[in-house]
Amino acid sequence: MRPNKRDELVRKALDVFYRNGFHATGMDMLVAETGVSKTSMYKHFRTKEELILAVLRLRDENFRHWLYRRIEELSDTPEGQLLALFDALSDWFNKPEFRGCMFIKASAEFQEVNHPIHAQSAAHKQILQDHFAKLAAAAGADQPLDLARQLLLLKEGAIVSAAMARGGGLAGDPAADAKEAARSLINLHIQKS
Amino acid sequence: MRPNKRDELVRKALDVFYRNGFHATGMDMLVAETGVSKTSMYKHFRTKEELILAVLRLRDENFRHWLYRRIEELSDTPEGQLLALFDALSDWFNKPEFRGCMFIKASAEFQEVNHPIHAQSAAHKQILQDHFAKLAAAAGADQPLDLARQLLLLKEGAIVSAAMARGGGLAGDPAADAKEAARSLINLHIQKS
DNA sequence: GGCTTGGTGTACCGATCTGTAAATCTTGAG
DNA sequence: CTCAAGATTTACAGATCGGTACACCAAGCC
Repeated sequence: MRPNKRDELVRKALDVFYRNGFHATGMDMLVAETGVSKTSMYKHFRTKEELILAVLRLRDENFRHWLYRRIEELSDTPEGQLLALFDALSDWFNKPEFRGCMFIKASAEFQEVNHPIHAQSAAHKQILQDHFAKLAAAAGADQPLDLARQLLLLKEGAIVSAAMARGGGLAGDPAADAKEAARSLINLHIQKS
Repeated sequence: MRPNKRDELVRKALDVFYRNGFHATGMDMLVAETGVSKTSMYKHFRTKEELILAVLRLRDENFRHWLYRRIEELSDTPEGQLLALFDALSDWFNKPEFRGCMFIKASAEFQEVNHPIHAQSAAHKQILQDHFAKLAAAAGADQPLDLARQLLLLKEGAIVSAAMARGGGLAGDPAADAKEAARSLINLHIQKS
């Protein structure tokens, strides 16, 4: 039961859950995909819910760190980074494995507000909001929190639209649309010197 | 097998699916909630998927007609109606039975692009986009389709955020935030005479 | 009455669900 | 080597999954 074994199980389970959904993925499928046996799986995770929570923790880390690094690569000013969020989203949407936001899907499948999976998904969004509020403040926005919330609405909307239009649906490019809207909102909220 | 019986089954199934999710709701639960027997259920709907598609058709009708009527109640100008979209959303979010957007959840649980349920969910969003593009054109927007897409990004984002923050989460009021952003975008896209 | 016809309910199918008991294998200490 | 301790496997339990075979029953026609 060395800890890296557990981490490896979480990594592989993340892929399967992300592709297949949570309720639609049985422990048997996870066991088959990870190569480990069912009893071992249940030694590492007492229940399926515990495994899902571990997967969401890993996803939160991976996604936030990827996003933060990406927007810092794309711009070195707070204002530019706020806008670069939507370029990062565009990169993500164009990856072949893109299947929407894992936290939106998790909270959609576990809707009860008090359910740990729902709560953990909401926490991820809260952390992102705090981060972008800080960026907005550093960029000199008059109402940093309002701007951050508006930009995150655009982000969630773009993710949902991109996931639905996957495979070249009729709609346009959600990341580009969101970036255009974001540019307008940022210009309105940030006084230029 | 009179047709109103089928409609009644669809209505009741809609409630259960909306509260419980699609994969998490078994036919046994639907049979128990509707009072009808399993064989009768399968006489009306050959498979669970067919029932879900019927539910989504009803939801599309109900939701769009409710939304269109509501924004026409709230304003009698195209521009005002575009903004009233977010007041209508606010009404919806504050209903106790609000559980997010059924089509977002359906497409999240049935992710394959070619899956009928996914396709039908995407079609609903497309119809809404067309409707709001017409409103934007009537309001004199310079790029009606771009404005409609941006507003719908805000709408999807607000729905997802409201569903996650249900029960008074930490975040603010998604409908109000979206309305504020929408007002800015509308003003930028519509030249005042 | 007899008899068909079509909707209904009971009881069930094989598959799959989450989770577990007991047997087996691996490994490190002496 | 022996042997204990922990990790892993096989095999399975009880429930539930989507879906169905078949008996039943009421209504209309004769």
